[in-house]
Amino acid sequence: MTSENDHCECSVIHEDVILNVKSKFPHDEPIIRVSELFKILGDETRTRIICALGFSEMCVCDIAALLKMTSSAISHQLRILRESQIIKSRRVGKVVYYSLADQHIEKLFNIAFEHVMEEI
Amino acid sequence: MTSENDHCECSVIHEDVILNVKSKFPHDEPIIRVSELFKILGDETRTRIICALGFSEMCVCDIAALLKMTSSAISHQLRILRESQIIKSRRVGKVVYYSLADQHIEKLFNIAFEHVMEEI
DNA sequence: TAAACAATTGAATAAACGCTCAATTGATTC
DNA sequence: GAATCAATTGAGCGTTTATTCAATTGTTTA
Repeated sequence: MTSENDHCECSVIHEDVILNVKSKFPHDEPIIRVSELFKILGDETRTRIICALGFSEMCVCDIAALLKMTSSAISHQLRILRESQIIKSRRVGKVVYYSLADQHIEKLFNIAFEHVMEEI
Repeated sequence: MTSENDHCECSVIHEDVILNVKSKFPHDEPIIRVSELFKILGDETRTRIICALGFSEMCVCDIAALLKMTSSAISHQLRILRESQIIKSRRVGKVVYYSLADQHIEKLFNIAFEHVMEEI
């Protein structure tokens, strides 16, 4: 029993394929970061927030009114997006304005929208 | 009380901004599909599977051995990816080979990897 | 300095999710 | 046709997570 099938009850069928893919495979860190990025984008409320901020800088109340949700719920999601550096904020008096941190996310969204539009 | 703040305890601060964004905002269906797509990509195991299939067509046992997981766990994830039409399968005897369904997902992944690499 | 209000935070709850385990299906081969 | 093996499936379990609710912070203004 080799280390390859410690966790797999099957006999390895194509060892050459496995070795080939293993030699090209990314390290854990980028894999984990990419899946975490997608996980953060993979929520309806956060998707809507990012969409909205793609059109205009907005404060918490505006987003809450637009999405017909409480500002508490929105604020919780904004924190997650801010900590992932997907959005940034600036405070003017009592009001905090949010906007997209950079263009990468918009590019990602555009391709994702193209993809799902083809299916419709 | 207007329909806009039924669910928001704040008074609307920038009605012009809300109306502007609302006029450009996507319908529910594409939003839901995009967030579902990202949700599916946002899991470490599924990210690894997609990565692997980007390099080579592989059977369930091969993927299980590569990722050091049970073929049951892999099969469950493959079903989710197959139902989302992210991957496709072909059977040869007892063995089922999986591969990426199209290039969209790879493009999405490349941009995502670029994005996370900049942060490192 | 007290009231008002936008925003944030923490705890609690209910729903969603990934893996395990056991059983089953589908296909080959002896 | 019985045994074997890759793959699939369903139930169960523990974990994660999005929202709600109540309390608090930070800033303005009366």
